[in-house]
Amino acid sequence: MTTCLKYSIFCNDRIMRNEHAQLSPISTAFVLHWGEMGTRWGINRTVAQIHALLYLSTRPIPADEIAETLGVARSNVSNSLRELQGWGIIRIVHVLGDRRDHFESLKDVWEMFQIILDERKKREVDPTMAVLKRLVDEAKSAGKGEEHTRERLSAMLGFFETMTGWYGQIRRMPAGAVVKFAKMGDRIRKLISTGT
Amino acid sequence: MTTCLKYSIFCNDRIMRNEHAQLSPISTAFVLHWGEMGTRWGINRTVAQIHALLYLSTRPIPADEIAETLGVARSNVSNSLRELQGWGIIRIVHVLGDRRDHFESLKDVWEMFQIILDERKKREVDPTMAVLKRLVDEAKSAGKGEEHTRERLSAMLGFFETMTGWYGQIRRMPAGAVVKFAKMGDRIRKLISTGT
DNA sequence: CCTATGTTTCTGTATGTACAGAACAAACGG
DNA sequence: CCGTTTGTTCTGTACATACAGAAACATAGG
Repeated sequence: MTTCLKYSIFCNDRIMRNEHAQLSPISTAFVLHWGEMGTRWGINRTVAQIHALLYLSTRPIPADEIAETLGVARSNVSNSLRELQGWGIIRIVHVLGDRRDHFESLKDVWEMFQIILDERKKREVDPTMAVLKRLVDEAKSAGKGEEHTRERLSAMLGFFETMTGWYGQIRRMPAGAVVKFAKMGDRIRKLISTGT
Repeated sequence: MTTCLKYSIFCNDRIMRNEHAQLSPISTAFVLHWGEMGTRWGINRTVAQIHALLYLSTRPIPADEIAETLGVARSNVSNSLRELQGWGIIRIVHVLGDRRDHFESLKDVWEMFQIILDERKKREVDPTMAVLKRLVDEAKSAGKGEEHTRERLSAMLGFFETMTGWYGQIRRMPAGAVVKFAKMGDRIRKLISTGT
């Protein structure tokens, strides 16, 4: 596998391409599933696939290789990488003797999901709470005609406030503590049923 | 406002329509925002809007009135209502002297979100975990070539297992306990740092 | 059994987004 | 500097899905 081949005109040949960027069946299965999963949670399929690929990779990968491996356009990869960098779960690294940007994913699952949750909170939950606050205020001013609306929106707002407050508690715990906590449900329940 | 008007040819007139199905500005704002929010989390806009509408409503609403109010096709409403019933967060009720099905939403926010989380877990997280389990097994069989892949997938699976186990603990708590818990983060942290 | 009323299913259209490919820009090496 | 490699932006197309409207279907009353 020589470098000259890699950039030769034969790169367009599928067989040649596969020689350079083949995924194992297991990795392929994960990449595809992760892509599907992404779409169901409002994340672009290619973005999720790239993330999966980098997560499984033993080494940083340059953009063109990602494009080859996943069989998508180079431009698509470029945009998706920017998106992932925006989320903060992948980053650029450089490899000696290679001008190209290489990309690697965070490897710590807990850290990764914490970042994702933080981001989604910031982008979606916080604005929702802001809207709810505003509407509750407006409903108060509007008086009796909006009394019921105010009550419903307050309930919703209260829910979000509790949930985000709670999430705030958890995300300040060290990662190990969360795991511990998950294993001692009964004692927690007891504490709560007696405590203030 | 007579019944004959409601089903008269004037129903097509926007002014007439509004007379029957007008939302307050506050309610409108919430319905629209909820619709946007839905799309970001992989839920159809109309579905989310209908849910918002029913959540704010003081009374059960028939499908055709929903269609009027939101300005969408009757068929669209029909499909969206089926979807929402599939989720289990709205139900059909009947009103005396009216043959039509009326729909009402769950009003308890906690119950509502618990149902939504349960459903999404069942539909998306559980299948993901099944896939991960299978792939981890396959990677074990595959031996050394897939050692790294196995390790990554195991980490991911472990994360999901902890999270779902944890969610299982929480969702068995009475609703009030969760709120309580959110307010006593420090004591919980202490417990965890000393406990088993 | 026919009609009025209501609901679901079917079919084509529209809309938004993802995506490929090309054009462009910048960085680098010779 | 000039050609080549690498990365980004732009433009049109394709695709998936949402949606409207119509037709078909169901049901209850008369």
